[in-house]
Amino acid sequence: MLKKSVLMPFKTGSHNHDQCIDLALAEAESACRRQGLRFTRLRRRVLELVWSRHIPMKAYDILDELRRDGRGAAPPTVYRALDFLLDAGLVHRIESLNAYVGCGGPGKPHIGQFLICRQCNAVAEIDAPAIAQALTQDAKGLGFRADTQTVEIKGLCSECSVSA
Amino acid sequence: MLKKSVLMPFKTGSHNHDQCIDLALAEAESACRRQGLRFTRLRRRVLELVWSRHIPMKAYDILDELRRDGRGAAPPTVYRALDFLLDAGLVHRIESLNAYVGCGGPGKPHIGQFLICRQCNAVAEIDAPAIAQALTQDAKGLGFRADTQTVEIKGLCSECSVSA
DNA sequence: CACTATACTGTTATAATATAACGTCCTGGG
DNA sequence: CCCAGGACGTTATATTATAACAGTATAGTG
Repeated sequence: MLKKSVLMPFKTGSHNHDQCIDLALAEAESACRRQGLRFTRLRRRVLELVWSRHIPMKAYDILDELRRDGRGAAPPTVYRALDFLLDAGLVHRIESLNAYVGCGGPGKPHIGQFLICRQCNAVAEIDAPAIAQALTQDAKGLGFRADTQTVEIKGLCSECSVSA
Repeated sequence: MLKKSVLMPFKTGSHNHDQCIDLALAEAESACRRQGLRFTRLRRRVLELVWSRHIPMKAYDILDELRRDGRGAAPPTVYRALDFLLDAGLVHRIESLNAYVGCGGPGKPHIGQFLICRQCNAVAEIDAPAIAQALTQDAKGLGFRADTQTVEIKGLCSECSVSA
């Protein structure tokens, strides 16, 4: 079995989160430059909001924040920015929550798997290529040509396991 | 690697679909009897509609059909029936589509994985315990206690692969 | 520098998905 | 029969997402 890597560990405890955000924004900046994409003020701000905590953010929560910024903002404002960030590989959508998280490994192509804590909502992103390949292979056995995978696991993170 | 089983194969071609539905309803009937659950007229009808084709059905499409039946029906009517069927293990929700499919193996406890054709929307359900276990195990390595998994794979089924 | 094509954003309206809250009715167990 | 709980009807509303079109900014070109 190939080793899995952890693209984004749980970060429920205290850590220098400003640093997380700064790093994510800097990586996004350079990823966009490399790909010739326009990392505008709005997109940057939306990404910053997605990264504001290590939990999935809802589109309308982001919208509320934008409005608090004093910016004229309506649903399309945030959905368009999110679509851009998704296409650019800078955020992931959590289908089972209708919410968005920052990508733990922008630039490095990967098929992420997500662990989501029911209690505190914290999310971790792992990259287990062996699992992704096994799924693709099983699908192939049925004549199915897989192109994308959604893998989301719910449960309790270690911190919440203790207190539960 | 453990062998995967196919709980519900693709059925895009012609087959005796009435038989599919009858079987599903009969299995549901007996599963409910075994568990002391009430398989009412409404719940039976909703399950029949979920099974009406081998593609995921949307809640509001089911609602439209119920209304066509002449029944007084509003969103809670269908969502309550779907919640019952989900709890009873008779249908699955496809998170990435906000839609519902009949369960291919009611009674047998399993963690399903879904293959969804982008072209024709057909769905297959497989049960690959090795994959489910590998995910649970990887999660455990991060101190995460997994309880549910959402695994949905999009791509092209064999029929659509040919014509694409 | 002006021009223009294109991408980005603002704005209004509306579609699609889902739940809250409360009342009535039905059904099974005492 | 009675009644307790579950199932269903009904109205209203919350949540999530997109369509359509107008105005603005920006990069590339001449």
